[in-house]
Amino acid sequence: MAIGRSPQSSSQTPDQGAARRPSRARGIPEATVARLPLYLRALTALSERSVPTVSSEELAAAAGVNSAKLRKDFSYLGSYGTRGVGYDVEYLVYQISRELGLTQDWPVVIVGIGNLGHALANYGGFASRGFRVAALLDADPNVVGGSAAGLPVRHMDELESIVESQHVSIGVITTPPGAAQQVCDRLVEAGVTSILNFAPTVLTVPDGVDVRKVDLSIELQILAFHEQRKAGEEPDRTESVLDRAPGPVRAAAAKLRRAAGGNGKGRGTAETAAKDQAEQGKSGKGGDGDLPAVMPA
Amino acid sequence: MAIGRSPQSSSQTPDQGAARRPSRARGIPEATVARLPLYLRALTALSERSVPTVSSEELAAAAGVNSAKLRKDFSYLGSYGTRGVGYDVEYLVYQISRELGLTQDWPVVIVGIGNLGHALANYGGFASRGFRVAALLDADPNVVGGSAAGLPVRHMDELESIVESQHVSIGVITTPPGAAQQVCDRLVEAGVTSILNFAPTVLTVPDGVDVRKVDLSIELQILAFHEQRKAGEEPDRTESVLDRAPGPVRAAAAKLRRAAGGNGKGRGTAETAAKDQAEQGKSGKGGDGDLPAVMPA
DNA sequence: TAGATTGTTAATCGATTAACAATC
DNA sequence: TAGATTGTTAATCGATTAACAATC
Repeated sequence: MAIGRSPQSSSQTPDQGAARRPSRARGIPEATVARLPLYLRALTALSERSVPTVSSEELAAAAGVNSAKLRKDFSYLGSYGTRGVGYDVEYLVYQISRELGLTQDWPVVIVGIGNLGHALANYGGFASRGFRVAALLDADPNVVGGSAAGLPVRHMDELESIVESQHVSIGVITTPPGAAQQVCDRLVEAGVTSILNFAPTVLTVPDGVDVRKVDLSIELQILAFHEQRKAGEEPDRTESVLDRAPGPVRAAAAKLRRAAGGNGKGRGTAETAAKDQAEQGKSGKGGDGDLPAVMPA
Repeated sequence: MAIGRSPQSSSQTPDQGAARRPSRARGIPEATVARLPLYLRALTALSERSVPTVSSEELAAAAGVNSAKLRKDFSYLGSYGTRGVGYDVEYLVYQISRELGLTQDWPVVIVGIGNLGHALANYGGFASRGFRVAALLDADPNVVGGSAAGLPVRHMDELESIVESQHVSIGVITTPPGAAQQVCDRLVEAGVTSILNFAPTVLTVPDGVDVRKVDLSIELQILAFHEQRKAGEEPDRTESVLDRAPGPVRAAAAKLRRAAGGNGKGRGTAETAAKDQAEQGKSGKGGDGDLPAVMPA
């Protein structure tokens, strides 16, 4: 049975869709896995303040989620709480860390050492979570030989030997999009089985390789969508009857529009502070902060 | 009716959970909104190659999603295809751009100009999507006066005047976590209603303000979870009968473990290349690349 | 007309949530 | 014991997907 190639095993980012791989590994839902890091961060903060126990209500508030959801999430891990009392902070930190695989050492290579590669190399949240930067790699001779976060930037030629000798199983791609697939192929060939992709490209990988994607521009676009809704009902609405006309007519209309000037970009609407409290249903995301800075300010 | 404060209006990141705000704005599901940028990117790439039409099957492959899902997603926007033919690329680019609000200009401020702030300022994907960096702000006198991406770094003191005079409604926070809430408060007070948060903190905002969160460390943790599963059934399993013992006993056991050495960190398991093809269900995420590089390599 | 492909339906699946019995 | 809080159930909701009638 040949190793099939499939576009993207997993995914991430914005809301980033929802249910992916069943993650039957002991049956923990993917949505729960994605929240474990949030709980862990909140718990670590409590631990540092020497708080001994915490209730689901308190912890849920700190992590920005609903307490029923938190209890349900924890129930997949086991019965780690005490009725009438709550959860032992240290114990839960340990259990979640173990579940996430953070009680072991994960050497990571970062490929593409531009600003973002630098930012990631300096990101304190890595080391504190069991991740260790095994190497920084770049193809540009002007970058190779330099350093970031105290580590030397090495040439792409060393990729295979580093991955193999250091047993690297996680690779981070921060190259331009044109280089990403090629870098990905080399990482996979060398033995990497998990990839965090910052390049705006869909990566194709063999079965058994996980890809997660972070796309900065997508996040902003999703914000823009909601922002647009706040500022009145689409004030720059350019729609015309043509938009509902039969295909060929519409297509011609679209071409006319484009020929007439870009993609209809207009001023306006950033009438900021549209303070209408859109009664959008809330729902938490995010975690509580104990991690080192993303980067020095 | 006072403006209530609620933790995080929206969210993002890992898989980042799933259904959030109903986004009843014309009834487009949040999961669909999150995929529109992916389709847009794939379509833009086709447009640049002057491809006139595309079928749902082709476009879905390029965007890394299932074609039924894509057609369902498009059905929320309207009937923009032609049966037996497919979709007109230019027309669809226009419609999705309009739906996302990208046919207007969105001035953005970036607060916290470290490596990540620099990376974002240089991120080409912004300008090409209707986003314009109105200002770069930092609190550090050593950073203020410098420049990034050809723009001067200005002092935090100017935040309010810039937001107001330039009608900025979107703010990006790339500060250390300790400063994030304070920066967020000032942005909101000045009139910003959408925030993209890179600091590992849960931000509290009033109703009507959207927050999306990108957490680099969370992505890696989710990868580690799956990576751990690949390398055999939890090889460094430290669990003992104590883990199922009653609360107080377990708590004591946890403390013993911690006292005995960190959080149980162990070597091993990065037995890389665990080439078992875990038969995980696939599901696409990510988009096709036409965006400028995340950063220069 | 015949072939192709959309748009929609309906079934399925997974995630969220309130509520409450179990139990500390 | 009384109060508190977990862990689980069951209902609800939203997202995914295959299948196919509509229609170009």
